[in-house]
Amino acid sequence: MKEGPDIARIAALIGDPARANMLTALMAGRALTARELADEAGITPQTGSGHLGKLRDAGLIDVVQQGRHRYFQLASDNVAGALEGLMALAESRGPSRTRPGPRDERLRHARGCYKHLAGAMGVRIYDSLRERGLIGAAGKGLSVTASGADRLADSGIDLGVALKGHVHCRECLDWSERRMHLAGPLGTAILTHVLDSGWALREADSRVIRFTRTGEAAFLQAFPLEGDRQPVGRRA
Amino acid sequence: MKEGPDIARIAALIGDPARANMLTALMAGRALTARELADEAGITPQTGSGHLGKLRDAGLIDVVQQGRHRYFQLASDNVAGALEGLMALAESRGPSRTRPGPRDERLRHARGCYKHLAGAMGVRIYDSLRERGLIGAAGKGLSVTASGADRLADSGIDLGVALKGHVHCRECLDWSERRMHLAGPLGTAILTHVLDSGWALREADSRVIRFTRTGEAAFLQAFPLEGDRQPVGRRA
DNA sequence: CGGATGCTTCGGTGAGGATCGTAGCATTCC
DNA sequence: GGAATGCTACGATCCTCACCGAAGCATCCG
Repeated sequence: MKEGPDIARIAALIGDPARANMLTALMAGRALTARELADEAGITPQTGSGHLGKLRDAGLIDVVQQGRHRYFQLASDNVAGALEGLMALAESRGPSRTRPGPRDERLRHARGCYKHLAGAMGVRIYDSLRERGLIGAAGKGLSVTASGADRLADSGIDLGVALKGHVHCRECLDWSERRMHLAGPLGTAILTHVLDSGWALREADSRVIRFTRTGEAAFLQAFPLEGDRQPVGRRA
Repeated sequence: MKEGPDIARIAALIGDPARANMLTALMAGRALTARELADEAGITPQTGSGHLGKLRDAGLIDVVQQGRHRYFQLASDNVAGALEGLMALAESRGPSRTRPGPRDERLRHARGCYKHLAGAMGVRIYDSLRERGLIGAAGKGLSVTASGADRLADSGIDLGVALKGHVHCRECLDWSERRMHLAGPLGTAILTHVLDSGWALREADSRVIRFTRTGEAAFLQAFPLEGDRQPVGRRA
């Protein structure tokens, strides 16, 4: 009867409110210290330390010691994926405690999800690349196609690391869009490019990623969609 | 600090081993009685009833009263999606308690995920439809394209219900393939077609969906991929 | 070298919840 | 109608685990 992986252990770990708040905070993609995470969860550092230890033992988060600080971050895309899946479910059940406000709108538009981009803009990347055939199914997993590698490199995206492994891209369910967005090495590379180009920047203490006016225009042009009314980019 | 939906409540619900086993059993797509689910979880019917009540209150499962039996099933694709996300994570952490055996191999090949098909064959559907442009991004969500509706109808797939809503398809992270497979009304319609055509049948007490020899051939031809070596179907 | 900061370990307390036995209600079978 | 089956409600027990205070180690600063 016991088929499939041990889901209960992981879910129980995420099921504690304090730990859930910590993990949610880490979804922004930045590494945070033990104290910051404890504050985020509304508990004392002692209690927080215990929680972080359990999360680390389970392999959900990674630790980087730096001087007297210890920085924590999510361990992988899989963790982010599972959290987004739970968010999608929780969002659909009951209107939740937080009614949608202006802050919420911005979260839905663009936010960090571990190391890649999520929200409407994140989904757009995935759709655009897929629609234009720059990424496609290749054996087990999604990969950048030959023409895709050229086009992306032309756009100034550093594919060096992204093309190392066998699987260049992962998919990750987006809780606000209920659609897929791009994760994996390529997703990381693109978010890096977006930030480095000054198209957008991370907001402090939030998952919100704020696009500048010109940055958003450049982004929309770099990742065009068939459905775009105004012909910003040529179609594939 | 409290941004995003209440993830902890849901995760805590899934976090109990008994409830996790119940939900895992329901992932096969069939509706089960209270007793069957209690047996699956290894607890008494009384305890099981309590668990089922909580899952129902939270909106994770639906109940259908039929005579003196009460049949339970997953409430929506969102639930299946969240569970698969957790499975993908649990699978990647630690080799899990169950080492991959022959049964496991068959699970990875084709299995039920709520009302749609998962595993290698499930992913293939998604990739094939996407590659051939039969489904595509349309506003918020994935929709069947005009040509897609024709081609699918020609294949004998009943699109009646699937085309009712605004969003015809959903995506769902596949824990074994680490890729996306097709969920939503279209996913349901396709699995129905696969079973009705006799291409495959559900195994008892398992999520495994077993393809017949001829059924699998027909399936592969109905959902061709660019990467197919032997030209089973014409390419789009 | 003190003193301060960041984090962890240990012990004790308390609450939430999983479990089952008993009992009660609805449905089906004989 | 009476007995058996399927499920749920209630009450008591027990145990896990989150929580914090106190103490112990590391690191950085002056």
